[in-house]
Amino acid sequence: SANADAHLAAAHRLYESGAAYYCDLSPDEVQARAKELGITGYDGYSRDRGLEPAPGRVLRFRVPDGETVVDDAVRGEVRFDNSTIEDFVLLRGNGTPVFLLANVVDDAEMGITDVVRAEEHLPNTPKQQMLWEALGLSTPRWGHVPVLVNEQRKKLSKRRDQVALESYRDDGILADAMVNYLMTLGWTPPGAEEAGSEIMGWPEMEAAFRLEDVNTSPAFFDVKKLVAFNKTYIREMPADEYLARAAAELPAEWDRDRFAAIAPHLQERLERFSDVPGSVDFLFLPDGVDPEIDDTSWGKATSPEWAGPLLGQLREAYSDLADGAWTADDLKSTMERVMSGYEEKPGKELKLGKAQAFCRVAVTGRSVGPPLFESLEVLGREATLSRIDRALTLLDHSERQD
RNA sequence: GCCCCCAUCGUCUAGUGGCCUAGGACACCACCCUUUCAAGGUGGCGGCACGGGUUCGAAUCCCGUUGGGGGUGCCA
Repeated sequence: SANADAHLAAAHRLYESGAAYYCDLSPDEVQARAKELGITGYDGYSRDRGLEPAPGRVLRFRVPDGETVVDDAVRGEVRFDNSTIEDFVLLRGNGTPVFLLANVVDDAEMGITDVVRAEEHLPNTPKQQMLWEALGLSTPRWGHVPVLVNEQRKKLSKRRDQVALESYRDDGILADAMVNYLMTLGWTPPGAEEAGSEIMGWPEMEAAFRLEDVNTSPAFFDVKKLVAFNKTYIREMPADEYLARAAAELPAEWDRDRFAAIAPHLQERLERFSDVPGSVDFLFLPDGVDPEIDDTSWGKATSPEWAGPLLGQLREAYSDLADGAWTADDLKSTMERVMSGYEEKPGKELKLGKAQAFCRVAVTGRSVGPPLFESLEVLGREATLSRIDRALTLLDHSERQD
C-alpha cells in the first residue's frame, strides 16, 4: 500500500524491541506440528530460537501472558485470555505486512481516537489492541455495534440481500426516512414513547445520540417499517419539493401539467416514489387506448344489479354536462343526483362509496387509486365517456353470454 | 475444535431489583370517519427461551442449559 514504509518501520521496531520474532515454518509445517501436538494453530515454535530476518521467514507477534481487556463503549469490558490467541503473523514470508498491522499503523498515523465498527470485528480487537500497546500508543476508544441481519437471522450480505443504500434511493425511499429508520435499529430516539412516534429529524437525533445507549443484539432490517417511515416523510414534504421528486419518476412523454393536476391527491397515499407511474398511468394512455381491466375489480364492481343501469345513466348525465362544469365538484354532485334513483338493496340507501365503484373500474381499470372525480376532471370528458362506453359494451357482452 | 457476542410481542425496541397486571413503534385485526385507497380516531391480538440460585422481592444480578450469530489465513 501507499504507506508500506511506515508499516515496515513499525514491524522493525516490534522486532527490535522483542515484541515480535521471526519464524521459518511454512504454513504446511505449522499445520503438521499442530496436528502432531493435538492443538489448533501455531504453537510458538520459534519464540526463543532467535532467528534473524531472512527471505521466506515470517515475523510473528509475541503474544504476552495474561489477558487482554477490551473496553468497549457499547458492550463494556470484554476479556480475552491471551493463551487462546496464537502468535499471529505481522510480515509475510515475502516481506509484506498483513492487513492487521497496516490497519493499526494507518489508524495511529491518522490520529484515530474512536473505532466504531460492526461486532464481527470484536474477536480481532485484542490483537489490534496488543499491537497499539506494543507500539507504545494509547489505544483508541472501541465501540462494536450490532450487525443487521436478514429474515434468516444471518448477517446482511452483498450477495444475498439488498444492502446498497443507492438501490433504496432508486426505489423511491427518501434519504431522511432511511436515516431515521436506521437510527431506530439498536437505539430509541428519546421522547419517542411520549410522542407516540419514532419519527425524528436528524439534528435532534444527533444531539441525543450516545454510543453507550446502543443496544447489543443484532437487528432485522424490516423493509415494511422503512416504507411506513417513508410514507410519513413523503406526506410531510413541501408541495413543490414533492412534485418535483414525483415528476422525476415519470416517462419523458407524459404531460407534466396533467400530472401536476393529480399529484397533490397522490401525496398522502404514496409509499415510495417508484410507485408514482403505476398509480396514475390511466391518465397518460395514448388516444383510443383503454386501460387494462383487473378481473377481480371488474367482478366486484359489476356484481350488483344496478351497476350497469347506473353507469349508463351516469354516462348520459356526464355527456350533458356543460363544458365549464367538467370539474370534480360537479362530477361528484352529478353522480349523487344519479345514484339517488337507486338502492343498494331494497330498503337500503346507496352510498357514494359503492356507487362510484363501477365508474372507477371502467375509467382506471382498477378498484384503487386517486380520488375518482378529481381523476375524471384531469382525464377529460372525451376519454371518460369513451371508457365508460367500452365498459358498458363489455358488460353487455358478458351478460348475454350468461 | 477453540474463542467472542447475543437472547423482552411477528419485527424494532423501553426496561439497569419494587413504579411491570411488562410500555411504545411498525405490521396485523375490528369499529368509526370516508369518494376507492390512504390519512385520522378508537379498541384489540401478541412477549420476558429454559432450569437453578441470590433476595422480603427478579425481565432486571449470578451459574448452567438450549438456541442464534460472529471470529478463528503468510485474505482485505
